[in-house]
Amino acid sequence: MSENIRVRFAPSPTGYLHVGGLRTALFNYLFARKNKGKFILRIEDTDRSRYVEGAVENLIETLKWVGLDYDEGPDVGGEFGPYFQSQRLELYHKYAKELIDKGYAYYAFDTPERLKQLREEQLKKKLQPKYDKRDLYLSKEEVKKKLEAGEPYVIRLNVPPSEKVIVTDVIRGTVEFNTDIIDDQILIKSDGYPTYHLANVVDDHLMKISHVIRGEEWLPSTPKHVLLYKYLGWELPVFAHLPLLLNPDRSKLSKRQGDVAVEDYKAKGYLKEALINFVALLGWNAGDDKEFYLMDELIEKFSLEGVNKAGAVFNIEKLNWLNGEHIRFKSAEELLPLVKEEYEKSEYANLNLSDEYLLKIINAMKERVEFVKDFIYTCKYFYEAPKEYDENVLRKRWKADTPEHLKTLLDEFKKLENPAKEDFEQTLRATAEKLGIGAGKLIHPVRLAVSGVGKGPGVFDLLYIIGKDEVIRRIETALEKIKTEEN
RNA sequence: GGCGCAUUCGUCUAGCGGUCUAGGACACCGCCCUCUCAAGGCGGAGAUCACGGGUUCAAAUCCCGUAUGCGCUACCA
Repeated sequence: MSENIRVRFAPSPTGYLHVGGLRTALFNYLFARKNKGKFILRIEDTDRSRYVEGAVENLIETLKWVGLDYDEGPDVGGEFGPYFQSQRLELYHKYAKELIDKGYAYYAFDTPERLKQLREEQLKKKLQPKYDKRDLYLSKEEVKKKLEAGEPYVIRLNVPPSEKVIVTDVIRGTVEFNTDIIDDQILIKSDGYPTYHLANVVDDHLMKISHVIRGEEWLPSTPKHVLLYKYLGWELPVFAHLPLLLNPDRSKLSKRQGDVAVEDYKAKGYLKEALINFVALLGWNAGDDKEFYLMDELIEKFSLEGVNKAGAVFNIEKLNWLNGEHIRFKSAEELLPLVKEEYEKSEYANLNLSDEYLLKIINAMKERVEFVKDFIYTCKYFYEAPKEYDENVLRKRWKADTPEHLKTLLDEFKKLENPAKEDFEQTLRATAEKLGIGAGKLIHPVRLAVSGVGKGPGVFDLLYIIGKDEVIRRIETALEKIKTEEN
């Protein structure tokens, strides 16, 4: 492996960062960090019709959010800039011209109509649709005349017939293509912008990219790139084509079948750690059974050799599990800012709850949540008194003698002063003993009365967190409400 | 249609010629723990390694073919 490892993530600013893009970016990032190389962000904005306002900012923001910091890029600069392809137009024209001079490319003046017609005819004859090289045979004078007349033109690659092009890929080995099936690819469009193929090759060379790590959808066009490198007299980078991310029905991951934008996952409450962890495991494995990874460990373990060849279905269930795992891995203090953010967006924001209170909730709920949001919506009883009582639990746990038992307990609770968790427990157990009943006969009704539901943290934690006064209030209202409902 | 890539439990995967009567994880089921729900622990079910031929003393692992899936086939990336 060469000493100067330089890789790049080169998205088009067409909207948001796709999870497939995230995976590609991540693998580039991991490879760079692992090998002490450079990770570069380059914006491939050569299709003006697909350009979306604000997409670049959005891309950068989400990349920052997940922690994929790049060494060179549009907003951080670098010695190989500019990092927007739209600002590098002269460069592409320079090399396109060089190719023309060498006979590897040529001007073409076809109208879109002719091209369309040509295609249809070829399709009808069941031929491979490709340009017929009509304008390759224009004389220099004719070309000059048309150019001077201001006729719209494109520049096409002059692909030679019946040659073999070998693509060497670290993940897939050697792939052979015959040039007969390769079209005379347009290099420069009639609007003066380059196509991906030219821009990509020129920039990768100029930016000294050592490894091209990108999605598998690029494999079929790699022979064109190889030709370009050859004609320009440039050294080939190492290619690595990553397996695709798939929908559950095994088609290429797309919207329609679930969320596809990284920002959607962020909005849904996924931790960046979980997303990174999950996406890293889609098509890569260290060769062992480890599944829980932090970024540093990924960097340490990553290698292109560990990348799979087959596409991977994006399995949301596993992401969910990993999200829970990462929540559990974090301390309550680390979780606090995340929970606060959710809390402040919630209907309970005006409660002015203290950090201490939130911390208690976090500790009580950490083992039972999958999302940060769950710290609020899965345990609303920490924020408000129950509005209703779960009927199934009611039926199962609220017996005829329950109100009486609860009243006794209530009296005991009222005597408590500044009770700790242990005080609640002691009191409840002692009361149960006094009444000659199992502690469960009190525990379950108390939980129901205080939380309205039959699940959650241990009751004594619950009571302690909610606090004596509120506990008493809630038990009293439960006694009232449930009695009246029974009658 | 053409070209290319891929194919191990439902899903993500381990496996790189003998240790595989194929291992782990998610999801599912059961048990334990227990005041509930989780978490955790233990166990279960789940893959004739797509199929068919070879090569070899020996193949999930190498080769060929078939099937299926997917990708590409644009003045999109």
